Amino acid sequence: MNILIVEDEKRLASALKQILTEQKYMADVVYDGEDGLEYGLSGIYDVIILDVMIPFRDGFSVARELRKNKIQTPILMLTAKDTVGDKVSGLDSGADDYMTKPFAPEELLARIKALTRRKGEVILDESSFGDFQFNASTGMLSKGSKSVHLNFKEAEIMKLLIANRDIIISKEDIITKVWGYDSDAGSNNVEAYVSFLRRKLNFIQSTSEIKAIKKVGYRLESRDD
Amino acid sequence: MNILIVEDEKRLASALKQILTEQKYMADVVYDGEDGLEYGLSGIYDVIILDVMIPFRDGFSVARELRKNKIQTPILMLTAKDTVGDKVSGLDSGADDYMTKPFAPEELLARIKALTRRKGEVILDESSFGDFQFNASTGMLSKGSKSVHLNFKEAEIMKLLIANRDIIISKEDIITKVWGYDSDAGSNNVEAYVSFLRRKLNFIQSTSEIKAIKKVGYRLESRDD
DNA sequence: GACAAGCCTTAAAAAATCCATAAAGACCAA
DNA sequence: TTGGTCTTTATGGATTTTTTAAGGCTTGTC
Repeated sequence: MNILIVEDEKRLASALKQILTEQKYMADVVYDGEDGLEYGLSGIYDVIILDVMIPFRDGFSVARELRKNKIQTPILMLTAKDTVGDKVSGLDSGADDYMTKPFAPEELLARIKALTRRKGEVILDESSFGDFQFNASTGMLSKGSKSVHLNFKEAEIMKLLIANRDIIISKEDIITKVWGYDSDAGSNNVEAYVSFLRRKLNFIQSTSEIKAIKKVGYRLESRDD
Repeated sequence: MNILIVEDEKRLASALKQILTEQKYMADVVYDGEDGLEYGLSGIYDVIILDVMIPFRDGFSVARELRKNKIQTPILMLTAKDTVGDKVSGLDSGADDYMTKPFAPEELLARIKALTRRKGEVILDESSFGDFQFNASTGMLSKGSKSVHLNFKEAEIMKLLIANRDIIISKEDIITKVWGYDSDAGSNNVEAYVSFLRRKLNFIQSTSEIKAIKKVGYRLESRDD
């Protein structure tokens, strides 16, 4: 899966690239609209992430030009928080989806997944670990007849823990993935949420546990050693 | 079911095609009036979606010419919002229905369904969920002897909720499907309608409820736990 | 044992989200 | 135009989520 990133803010661009390559996407980065258009016209990409405010040629223009040239690659448009009107212009100019900065990596990945999902394909976001199940789309954590609802951030963290199964995930990772690349959440935020999750795992009487590894991070473990 | 789309705005044309193919319709697209006429004359289509403002030969003319050649295929005419007078000309020229741009996908599908419904054919767009029934064609929501009428938007939202049964549907989704892809309706609009629906569900004494999942969306649930 | 560092839990404050309702506006038919 | 219905917008309050902060616990070191 090839993704083109058109973003002039170096810091954000490289963060994006990192998020994507971590998920095994191939990502190319260009820093202005002219290059974005040229690369996009090649037609080799599966998704184009396109910032609106970029040098030489803005994102709307790039999108329009691509569509004019019959390039149907899904476009995910990035814009600053407050420019709500951009949404309309964005979709009008041919973008398929639209995301305001700043955003959490998880959201980015979800949107890319949605854009590349074939129509009609049904996805069940149900996973199980150890002795419990977690349904990511409803946020329900359950074991047997017991179940609890996880709120948004709890669910995000649980997803990460399950996705990373028996490997250790650092607090830093959790922060950047759940709170976003430029959030100012600290390690205590993660600790608090881990605590909430433990209480809920406990409530459903799961024997699995979120283990802390000092100075390294957390790991979800099932107790069948 | 074969549908012909005659629309020169590439983006809209492909959006239309996508909406239709998602519903298992076969859709062909042509980009001007000449082609539209030629394809339409083949008589193989069950519906023709015809934009008024298209190159070479406008929609009215295409419609008239088709009718002159005894082609009875139902025609759904598309025109821009403000040209209200077109409605008359459209129906005069032989169109069967008429829709202003922009429109919500749900509306398009409803109109096509209406056009392809054979006269006298009785359709029961009746669905039930939990302890109540909803008749999508009359907009009647009922349980036992109690019933209320749902107005257009209430009905659209109810349809979505029922169609999505126990899965969560996001406000964004509801907005794009009910208000249209470039509307500027906000989450408050959805909230207001959900509130209306709850009141009506309550009025007919249904025990089903529309549950909100914070930061995620809504889900219709029947209370039989 | 005393200390420090990192982690845990909890309560409470702050913020975000959702709710119901009212009021204003738009639309349509008579 | 007027009255009625449908839709949008605004508001304050209720609820839930998220953040913050403080003190306690555990582990490792001296």
